[in-house]
Amino acid sequence: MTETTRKRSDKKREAIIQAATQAFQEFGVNGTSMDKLAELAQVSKRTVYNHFSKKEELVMHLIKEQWKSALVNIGVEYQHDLPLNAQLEELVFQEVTFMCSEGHLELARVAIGHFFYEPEKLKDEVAQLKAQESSLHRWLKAGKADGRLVFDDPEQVVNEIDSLIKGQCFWPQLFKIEDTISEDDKRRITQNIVALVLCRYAS
Amino acid sequence: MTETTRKRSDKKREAIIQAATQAFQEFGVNGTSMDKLAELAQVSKRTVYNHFSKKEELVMHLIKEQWKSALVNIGVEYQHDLPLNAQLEELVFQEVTFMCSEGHLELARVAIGHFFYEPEKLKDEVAQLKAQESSLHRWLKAGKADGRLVFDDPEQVVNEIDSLIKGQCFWPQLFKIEDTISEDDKRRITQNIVALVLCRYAS
DNA sequence: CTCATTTTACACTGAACAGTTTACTTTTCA
DNA sequence: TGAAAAGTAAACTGTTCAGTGTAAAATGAG
Repeated sequence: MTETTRKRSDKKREAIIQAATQAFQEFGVNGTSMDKLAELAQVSKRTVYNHFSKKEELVMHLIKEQWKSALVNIGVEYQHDLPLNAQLEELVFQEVTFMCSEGHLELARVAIGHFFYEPEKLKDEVAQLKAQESSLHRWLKAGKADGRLVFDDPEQVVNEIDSLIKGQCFWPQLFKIEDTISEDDKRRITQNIVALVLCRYAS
Repeated sequence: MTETTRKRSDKKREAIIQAATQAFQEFGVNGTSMDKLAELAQVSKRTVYNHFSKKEELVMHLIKEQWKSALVNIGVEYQHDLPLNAQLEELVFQEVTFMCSEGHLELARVAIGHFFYEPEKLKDEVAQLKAQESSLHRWLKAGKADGRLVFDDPEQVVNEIDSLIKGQCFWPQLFKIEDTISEDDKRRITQNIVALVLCRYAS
């Protein structure tokens, strides 16, 4: 009995999550009432509350879910025998692709909409995001150790690269000031960033 | 009669604007009820409504007010006989200082809080902000015409510089992830940006 | 068919809040 | 002093919304 009943329950749950994801993106968390949400999910309001006892719980579930799934590791290990150019380009391109993906943008919109007036909580969550950025960090330090890159503070270089990526592939899209980026644009932006960085820091 | 009466009225109005500015920053527009606002301004709710017939009107007034006052022109004209380094540093430093000033951050917080779920309207307003960035644009084109800078698209270079500035002096502060930047940091960041850019684009 | 679980419909509570109305007070200045 | 202008306090309307309670209906397993 519990077997297929579970399945029905799970389907409803899935519908709720699905509708919430869409609605929160479109109208914002505060702009989406639980009644509206239930209607969009084709589910009774009471069922929503049976699955998530508070709105807050639903929001947090969504954010962490997406956060987790977004943590597909960006990984390029430093190679002594390959040109810096190609390696860094691959790494930056991965980051660019991730940053401007609709999935990540949607997550970010929900997160920002939710945390905008709760900076302390945001701070905590952002700390986890930082871990994901350390692949670039590792690569830079390896290049420095190998004598092919010259800089004082790797943190600063990461910041610069990160700023260049987000400034062109994340913030404008987040606020829908710019449209989605084409593959060609991604490539072009990546190449410019790599050229800029290596021109300065390659020995 | 109308002379001093105006003064009293203006004082109340000022108190409302003052309280609204603070409250909107701290709790957000939606997080600030008109009752709360009236209390904070030490003014009756009715007085608020005598000055601003709708909440929306108050919000728009605030944003445009601050927008206008923020439009202190950043201007450095290109000089043929001065080193690029010093000129660009001055220009970038001005932008950095503006970007991370509390005044600008507060404006941006209110604006983003208000426009986050109205991207179309945001787009319009942002267009006006772009005009202010053209001083850098002009400087770069002058440098190129003078043969001391080499690049294809000035727009792209502006984007890169802008990304570098905002990524380090605006976004982290906007979300209160990083504290206010010290004068030394501003100088250091400026110098790094200038070095990065000139290393690549100076002939 | 029957029993257990889950979903549904819907009415309800209680709070928050935008905006209004009214009756009253204070300030200013002529 | 007295009339005009501005402000105040507090109750009120109407709406939206989070969250609850409950009885009936749907679903599926044995």
